[in-house]
Amino acid sequence: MLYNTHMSDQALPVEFYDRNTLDVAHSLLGMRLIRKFDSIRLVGVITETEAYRGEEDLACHARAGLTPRTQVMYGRAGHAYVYFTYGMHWLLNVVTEKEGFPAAVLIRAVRIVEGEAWVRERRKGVPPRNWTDGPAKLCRAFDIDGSLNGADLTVTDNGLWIAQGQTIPEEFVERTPRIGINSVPEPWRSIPWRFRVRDEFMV
DNA sequence: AGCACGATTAACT
DNA sequence: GTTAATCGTGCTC
Repeated sequence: MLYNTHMSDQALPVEFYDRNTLDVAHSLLGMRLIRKFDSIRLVGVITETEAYRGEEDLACHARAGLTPRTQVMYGRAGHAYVYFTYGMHWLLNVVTEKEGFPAAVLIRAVRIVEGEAWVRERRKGVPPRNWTDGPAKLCRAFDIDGSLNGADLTVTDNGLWIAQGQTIPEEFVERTPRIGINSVPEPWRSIPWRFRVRDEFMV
């Protein structure tokens, strides 16, 4: 995958996230997830996302309505929804759409383009190919946990944000049903709300 | 208070 | 292909 090192590191504005969740999930492909803490700087190009949209979507946590856990999803677009699952994993989402409407995009995979040395240490023993190819793996690699739940990703102050990246040609974008929701009723189980950059594009 | 289960992962056969 | 790990959340009693 081509990588231009002269792109702006400015955080994407709230207008980017305050749109239909499917559009946000699609256009996040190719954007750069940036993490900064101490003297560490990590950058990963987003290669896989999923949309979770509204209380009607029975795969979305907001199916339970407004609860302590889901309240961030009801909040302002561009904030992080980070939650804990399976007793051991953190997952990163970005809140989308109008305040009051619960929706978010799950960041499922990135490709590391800066900070490889630090990630290699953090993911010691794991082949580079598998460093950040899953939603919990990338949180581990980027040191993302519940302390970032609710953080504003439209500013750089919190050490986690998303910046401009490259456009992925449409022929290299794959759409499939979402992963890991096998007990969810149709049509939600099979609706193609997962977006992925095809392997052929990743050179 | 108790319970079933999960937007996953690594380590198996 | 299968399964254990491990605990917060939301639901039922």
